[in-house]
Amino acid sequence: MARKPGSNGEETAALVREAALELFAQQGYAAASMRQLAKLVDMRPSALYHYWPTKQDLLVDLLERHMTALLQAWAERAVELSNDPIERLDAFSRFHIRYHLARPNEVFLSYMELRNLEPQNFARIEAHRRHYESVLKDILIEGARIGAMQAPEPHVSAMAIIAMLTGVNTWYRDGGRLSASDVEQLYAEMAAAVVRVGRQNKTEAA
Amino acid sequence: MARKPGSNGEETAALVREAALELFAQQGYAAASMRQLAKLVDMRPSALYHYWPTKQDLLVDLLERHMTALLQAWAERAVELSNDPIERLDAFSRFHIRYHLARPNEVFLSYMELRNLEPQNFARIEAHRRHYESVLKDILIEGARIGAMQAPEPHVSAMAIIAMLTGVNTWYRDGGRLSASDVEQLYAEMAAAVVRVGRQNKTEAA
Amino acid sequence: MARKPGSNGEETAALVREAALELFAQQGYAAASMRQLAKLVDMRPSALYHYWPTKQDLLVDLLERHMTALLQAWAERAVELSNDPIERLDAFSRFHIRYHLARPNEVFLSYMELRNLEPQNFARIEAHRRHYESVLKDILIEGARIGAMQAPEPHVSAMAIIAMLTGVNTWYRDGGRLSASDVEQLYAEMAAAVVRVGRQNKTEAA
Amino acid sequence: MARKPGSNGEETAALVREAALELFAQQGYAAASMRQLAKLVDMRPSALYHYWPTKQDLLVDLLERHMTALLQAWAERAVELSNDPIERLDAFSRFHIRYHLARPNEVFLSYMELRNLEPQNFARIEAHRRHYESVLKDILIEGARIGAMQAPEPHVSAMAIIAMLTGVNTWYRDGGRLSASDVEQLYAEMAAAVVRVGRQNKTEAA
DNA sequence: GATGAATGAGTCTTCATTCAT
DNA sequence: GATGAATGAAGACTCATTCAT
Repeated sequence: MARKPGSNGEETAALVREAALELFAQQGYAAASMRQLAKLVDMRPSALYHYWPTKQDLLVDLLERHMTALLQAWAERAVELSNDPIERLDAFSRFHIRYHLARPNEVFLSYMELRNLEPQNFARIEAHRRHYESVLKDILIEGARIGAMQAPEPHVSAMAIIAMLTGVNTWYRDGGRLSASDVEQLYAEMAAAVVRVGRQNKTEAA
Repeated sequence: MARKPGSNGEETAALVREAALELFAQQGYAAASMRQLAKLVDMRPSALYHYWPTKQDLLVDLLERHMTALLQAWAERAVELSNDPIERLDAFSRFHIRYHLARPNEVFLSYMELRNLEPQNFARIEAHRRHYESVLKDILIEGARIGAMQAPEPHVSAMAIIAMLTGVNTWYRDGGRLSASDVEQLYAEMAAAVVRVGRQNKTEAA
Repeated sequence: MARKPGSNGEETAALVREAALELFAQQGYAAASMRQLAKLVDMRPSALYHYWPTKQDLLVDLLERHMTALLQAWAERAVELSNDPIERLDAFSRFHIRYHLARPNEVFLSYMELRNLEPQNFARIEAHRRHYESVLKDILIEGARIGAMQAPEPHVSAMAIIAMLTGVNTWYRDGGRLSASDVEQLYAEMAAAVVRVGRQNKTEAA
Repeated sequence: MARKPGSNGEETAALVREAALELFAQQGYAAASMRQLAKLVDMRPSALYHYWPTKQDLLVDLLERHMTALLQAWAERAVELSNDPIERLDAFSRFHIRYHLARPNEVFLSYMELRNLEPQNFARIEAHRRHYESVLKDILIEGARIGAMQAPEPHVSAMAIIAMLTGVNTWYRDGGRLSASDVEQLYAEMAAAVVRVGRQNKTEAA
């Protein structure tokens, strides 16, 4: 009982978050238990409740942080880009692949555990996701507007491209024949192809 | 106690399967309980165990049936087709979209609940899935061989296209602005575009 | 697991109710646990939930049964009585003392655990209690009307008499110097005295 | 960490006691938690342990203070009284009603939470209670001795009168039709009636 | 085929309490 | 005096499952 010497709240919370990401991604939020999680970080289950009042709050914390960081990371990347939608699409695809390959657990959770959120929590996370989708959609709209892309239904194209890109995590494993940057290149080309952007641009933008 | 008047094994099982698909899709396999399921079909939980020895067996039954039916349905469609990979890709895309839009629960389960399968069960379902993926992959390989498609990494392209097509279920809802066949058309075009097939073929194949 | 040979639902429930009365009366509803209760009746805690969906439902069951039985018992006694309020008051006092002394646990719960009831459950039990109080109040009103009793505030007198009578359970123990029927006699006289009924009637009515 | 500016031990303790009385009276000692209590006084739970080593000690503190104050208050009132048992009974009844109506929480706890006391603590509080009961009992014995009261079993009469008087708290609420002093008058008359003291004395003593 | 009674392991969560800071 | 971090035991309740009937 009582405080562990040298213990510090924020460090402990970060450790737990990391472990929870892994655990929830592997077993699913519903199937994972607070006991298992506590064991992973060598705490007692009750100690977890110092940091998050409920299991759901922990999940929300993970998802909220992921979505915020994702949007923030894109915002930082976006400022470096011109207004050319072809360049932006290429950058978006590569960014998405890279970000996803680096954070498979976060991504997995974000796509799989939405149904386990209570309505108000769902709404918050969903809003972030729509925001992210609109980034791509706006690129496609602009691309179509200036005649550089074919996207008769930009929303559909955006959803299709995002699904395609996100799918990389279902099969890619480090150490295989293809490197992460090979994969990035391939997906960036396919994404461009979906909206009928010719291939020459890819290599420059890489 | 004793048999319900008018009850029939296979009919009851089919009813339960339908309810289980819905329930597992909505709440997730881990979060759904046999009690909830029993209540949905107005039975007592213990009665379910006459049909499936465990909850997991029920899940496996659902997934196995879905995958078998999917492969069977494709097999039936495929015999009508020529060997032209462009025609086959178009047919595959349309088939996939149609099949998915008609069976959102089955599809959802097939992609979401694999991690909840015990290893041997996982292996069986996974084998079906790879078989299905290889259908598309073989089309792309042939398309590339005869120079009609660009798929430097056919496996990657196949995974990308399947992810893209399957993604339709995350956003499509009946009664929206786009009809199911509009969507089918759009996705078939995008799938072709991924491997740089020009657009003329689409309309004929529709 | 599974059914115990020869087990029967209603018998088991009755056993549990008995044990719960004892346990809740001794420790208080809030302080008593379902584990303790299960141990008392040699069941596993989960089995209790076959009979009552929650701990609160068990409490309500106990209180509801007690109040219903109390009112029923009085109704049966009342039919034997004349309309004379003096006779009725005497009968009521004796009935109350006897009933309370015979069921100390039920009575204790009924007076102590009302605050632990959720509002709707409280309302139901409270209605019974008011009904019972009104029995006495009506006697006093009639007694005052015909000039046989002094009860300027019949409600207050009724509450006072009931509190007085019910208090017997706080000190009476079997086997002491006074028998239950001594106590009944004493309390009946005191109750009569509260509304200034002279003593002569007591002995006859005993 | 460290002391809050302007904080003062005894003041804080008094605040906590007040909140604990309210909380324990409303929810019951067993059902109330140190966390709830801490929140009520805007402290952290651990801070409470500076004042009372355990939750039980806090309860004992409350009960002990109440009983001591009650006995002390009666002692102060008693010195003003003659030896006339009729006057003393009237004064006792009025004192009891007044004291109870003014401190419903304390009174409630004193009657309800005795069972939650550990044996030695129970013994201490119980001793006070018996002392208080003996005050009334002694009055009745004296009254019977000089022929001014009828109390064949003074202990029983004392218990009955105390139960009757204490019951006022179960129904009386400020702001109703009857004022506190109406109620005091009514109860003083009923208490006298229990031991067959005639009515004339009441008004003088008011 | 189906049910009601039961189990044992487990769920999330709260509890009173402790002690380094 | 007070806090934040932690504990271990226990809380009510649910789970998949079993088996006598």
